Amino acid sequence: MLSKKTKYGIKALTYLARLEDKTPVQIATISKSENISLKFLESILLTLKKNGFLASKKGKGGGYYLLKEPNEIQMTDVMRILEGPISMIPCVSLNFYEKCEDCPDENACAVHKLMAEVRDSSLQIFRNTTLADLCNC
Amino acid sequence: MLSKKTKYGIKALTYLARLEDKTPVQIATISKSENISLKFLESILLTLKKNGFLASKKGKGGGYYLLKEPNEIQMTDVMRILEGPISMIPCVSLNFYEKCEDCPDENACAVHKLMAEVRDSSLQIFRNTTLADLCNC
DNA sequence: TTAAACCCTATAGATTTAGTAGATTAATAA
DNA sequence: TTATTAATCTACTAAATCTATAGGGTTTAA
Repeated sequence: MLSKKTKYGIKALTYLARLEDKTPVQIATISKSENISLKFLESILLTLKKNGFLASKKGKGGGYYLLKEPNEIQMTDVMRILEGPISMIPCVSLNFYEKCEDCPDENACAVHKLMAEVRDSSLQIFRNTTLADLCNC
Repeated sequence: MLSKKTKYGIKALTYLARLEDKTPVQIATISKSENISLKFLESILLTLKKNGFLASKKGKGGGYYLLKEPNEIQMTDVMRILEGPISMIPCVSLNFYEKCEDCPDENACAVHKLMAEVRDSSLQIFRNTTLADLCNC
């Protein structure tokens, strides 16, 4: 299951990407527009900021704004930061690899084989989709 | 993330599918061979039985055995029963559809669009993969 | 009598999804 | 310059749910 964190994060990013100008937008504005719990959104935007997607301005007239161009933001990166591994199982993960304790031989493992295929196809979609692609719905 | 339930379920199914004859296999045998907690495996095999993949024989000399041929067991069915929806989000699920409360228009939703693509590609893999395909690793 | 599946319940731990309270920073009005 | 206000930031807490087992008793068949 996709976490609400990721869902809300993507929604917030597309909200910002759809705007004409790049003046800061308050958390509360996005929160109301997208029906997202304000404090939860706050923490999500913070992690997006820490990972270089967004920047913020404090104080009166402050808010968040996109740092990169929408077509430069790949979904692989967004997913990995908000959701974690693309793979459904650590033993096929490229960025978060971990060996299964119970599995003596990965090459003989049916689950490994199946999940590697799923990872490949998901990865291809996330790589070929940018924030810009998601904006024109 | 793939649950251990699904992982163990698939491993147990492949274990049975790889056998020459169809004599019942005890839970404990599979449990030891695949390093799966016995009681957990018990409940997994039970749900696989209730859903028509396995049959069991009680008492001495009893155990579990495959009901269908491995090439008749699609991964879509196994995944839906053990893991639940193929989709990462209910609003794109074919079998477990649910509307998002926060989302006024699915067609304008970036998350919906992205996750629909992911579902399609995953579904294609699970449909085209049977238990027989996973056995020859 | 024994060995196996079956059934029911409980539970520790992790994760998710927030909520609460206050600190910090910056623009603006007095 | 000072006070006020509006915004982000930080830290702690908490409820709810899910996961992965463990335990113990029941039923069935060789």
